[in-house]
Amino acid sequence: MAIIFSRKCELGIQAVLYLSSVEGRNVIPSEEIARELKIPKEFISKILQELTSSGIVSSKKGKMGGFSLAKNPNKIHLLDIVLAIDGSEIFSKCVLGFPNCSSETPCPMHNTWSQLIDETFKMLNEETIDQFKHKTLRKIESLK
Amino acid sequence: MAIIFSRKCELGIQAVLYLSSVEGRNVIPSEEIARELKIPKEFISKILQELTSSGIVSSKKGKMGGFSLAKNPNKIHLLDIVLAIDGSEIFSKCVLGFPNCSSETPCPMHNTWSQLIDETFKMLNEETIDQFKHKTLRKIESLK
DNA sequence: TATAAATCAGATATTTTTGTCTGATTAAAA
DNA sequence: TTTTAATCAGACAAAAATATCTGATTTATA
Ligand code: SF4
Ligand code: SF4
Repeated sequence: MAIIFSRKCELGIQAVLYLSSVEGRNVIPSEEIARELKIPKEFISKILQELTSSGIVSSKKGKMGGFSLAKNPNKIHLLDIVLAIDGSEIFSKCVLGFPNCSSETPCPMHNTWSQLIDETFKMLNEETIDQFKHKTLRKIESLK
Repeated sequence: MAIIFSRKCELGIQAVLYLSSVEGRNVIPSEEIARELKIPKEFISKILQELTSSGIVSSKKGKMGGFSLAKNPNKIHLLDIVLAIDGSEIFSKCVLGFPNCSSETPCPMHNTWSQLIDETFKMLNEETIDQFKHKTLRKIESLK
């Protein structure tokens, strides 16, 4: 179903982008995130809990509680979210699923694929979520 | 678990590569493919059945039966196998899982991602499996 | 023609991923 | 201090993907 990120990771990125796109507010309740992104509240809470424990998001309990970014958006890379949720496997595993990969016996697709995944890595590692604010807002607007 | 292709697709590609790498033999029983690739016989049969019905592989029933390529290996593109098993979704879906994609409201990752997936498509569409023979043989050797 | 060795089809089982529920805890505000 | 609105933690449920099994069918060959 999902292309390259797990569904949890897709939604985690969406939620973090949402958090980065709302300005001048302390914390955002998961209910609002769920409503805006059109996904179940319970699921996005679960995912944001994971991101909280890995230090990307911070949470405030109790009434008037909710989630917010744990750091400045220009310090949060897309890669951080991917690693926190899906781990680093996609960057090292064989695209054809062969076991015991070694570069001495590269499988047929190795060269092209490793180049592509390297570029993906670079992009995720360079882009910070503050660069996305404007586009995120338009995207969320279009969901309505 | 799998990166971008489903496990079935990974194994389908492996099996087709194996078929292309054995020379001068009519048909290969699934038992041999399973043994060489170290995967369950029943699973690879199932997958090869799918590839048979989509015309990439052909099968011969009965004693001395087995599977073989349905066409000349220089006519079989990696893309054929991917489309037959996983379909074309990966080439069109949003990498962040947003619904109702439209290029008027591209999501933040769109530009970079669409470039990468285009390159992947091109590669899968250009490379034919006969180009892989030598490397495939070495890879299979290394599994032993 | 009988036997053996293979695919084929479809049902079933297992595992993983995705999603939901429940109850405890926390904290703001009445 | 009580009520209310939120996260949190972990169990649970459902769905999808992956894998296995069983029996029917097919075909080569003795
Ligand atoms: S060399 Fe081949 S088997 Fe190893 S990681 Fe690369 S693509 Fe996979
Ligand atoms: S524009 Fe955004 S939402 Fe649409 S396909 Fe591209 S990445 Fe996905």
